[in-house]
Amino acid sequence: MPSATGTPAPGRIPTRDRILYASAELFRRQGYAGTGLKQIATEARAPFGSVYHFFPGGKEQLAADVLRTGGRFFLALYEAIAGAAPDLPTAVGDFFAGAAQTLEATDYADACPIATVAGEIASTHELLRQATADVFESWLSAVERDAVAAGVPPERARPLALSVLAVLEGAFLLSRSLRTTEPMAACADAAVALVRAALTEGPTKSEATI
Amino acid sequence: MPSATGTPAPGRIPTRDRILYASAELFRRQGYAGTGLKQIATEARAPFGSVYHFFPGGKEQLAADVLRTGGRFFLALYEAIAGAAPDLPTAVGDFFAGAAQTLEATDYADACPIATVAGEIASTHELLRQATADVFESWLSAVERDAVAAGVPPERARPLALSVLAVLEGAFLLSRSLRTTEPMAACADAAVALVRAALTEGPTKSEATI
DNA sequence: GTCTATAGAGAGATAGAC
DNA sequence: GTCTATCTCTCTATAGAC
Repeated sequence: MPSATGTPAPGRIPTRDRILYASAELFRRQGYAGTGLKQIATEARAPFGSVYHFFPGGKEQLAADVLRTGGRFFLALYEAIAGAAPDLPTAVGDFFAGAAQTLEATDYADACPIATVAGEIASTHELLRQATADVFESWLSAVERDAVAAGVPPERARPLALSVLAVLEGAFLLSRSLRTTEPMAACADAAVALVRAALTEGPTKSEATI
Repeated sequence: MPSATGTPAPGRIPTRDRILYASAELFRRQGYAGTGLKQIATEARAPFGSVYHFFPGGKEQLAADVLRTGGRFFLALYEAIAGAAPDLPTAVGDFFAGAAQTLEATDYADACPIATVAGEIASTHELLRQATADVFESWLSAVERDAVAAGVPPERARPLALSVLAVLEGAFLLSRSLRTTEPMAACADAAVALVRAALTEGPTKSEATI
């Protein structure tokens, strides 16, 4: 997960990537409308013109790329945690624990990479809404796949994935608003309980490893 | 719940209330930064100057009033549904069902009255962040109170309230992004299951009525 | 209280020198 | 590819006539 220390200095990382990184950080903290392209260029230590050089489609194209990039990053983070965990409940619990740590470490700024923008543009920017939907679906597929592999009945896997992701998103929002990890902690237990319930109600395989 | 038909015409409703109502509708759909005061005045059929007449503190004060008003409205909605339901699981299920209906009826525009703004301003506008925190706490208190009354062990009531609210908020976000009520339906079942689990693990009273 | 006009700042976007 | 200057538009906020 990205730290709160800011965007790397130029020279080491290509300009386009610095712009993407700075945009990701600003968009998820301040939202889409609340973040200006000039602020992005400044934060990325890039000349303003480079934004339109690398993203000719302007702010909307930049945001779409940011959403999909952030989505892949978060998915990889989940895969890494799930791959290291002995079973699905542990994986889910570990992911929530990591989320709580990141929230505290970034003063409740870095939560879900796409949620803030997703809520803001869902009814106004169809292109961006579609980007957030694609990202959410990619996450849901991963969890659903792991749930089935862990023994959750296939027809229960998607509702479970939807519920676990929803709890996570809600926990992010509440934790940021209340400025406590209390919601994240309570929701971690709830998410694990939901997974366990889905596993015990109909596990077909004995291998509890994902 | 407000319909999608728009703000009432002037003459019947005081200007200040029309501004509040129009602001609530626009803020929760487009966010705080994405909504302009001119758009609000137009939508409220009020002269632009009236916005500053009734809200001398400008956009931020207006938004704070909108958040608290919307919070009271949503709380009253919950109280009404909970009061009419025979028990807590039914109340929670009914509330989620109503949320799904409203989402469909408003083309996935009207969800939580404060969530969109809450995510956007949590790290940038402390006054508004505090307003959203107060509103969330008022909702949590209500659910916690009903949970204890229904027989949930007191120490488990707040985690339960946090989890149920988080599932609801996450379901709102996912449903708006995916443009389906599928997340809301799956989360309704999950929320009811969480309530049931909390009730069966330690009910002290036999009266399952809230 | 209602309404209009406008100031001043900042936005997104573009042109063009280097 | 980098960087600056600037265009046009919209925003919040204010002043002041009525």
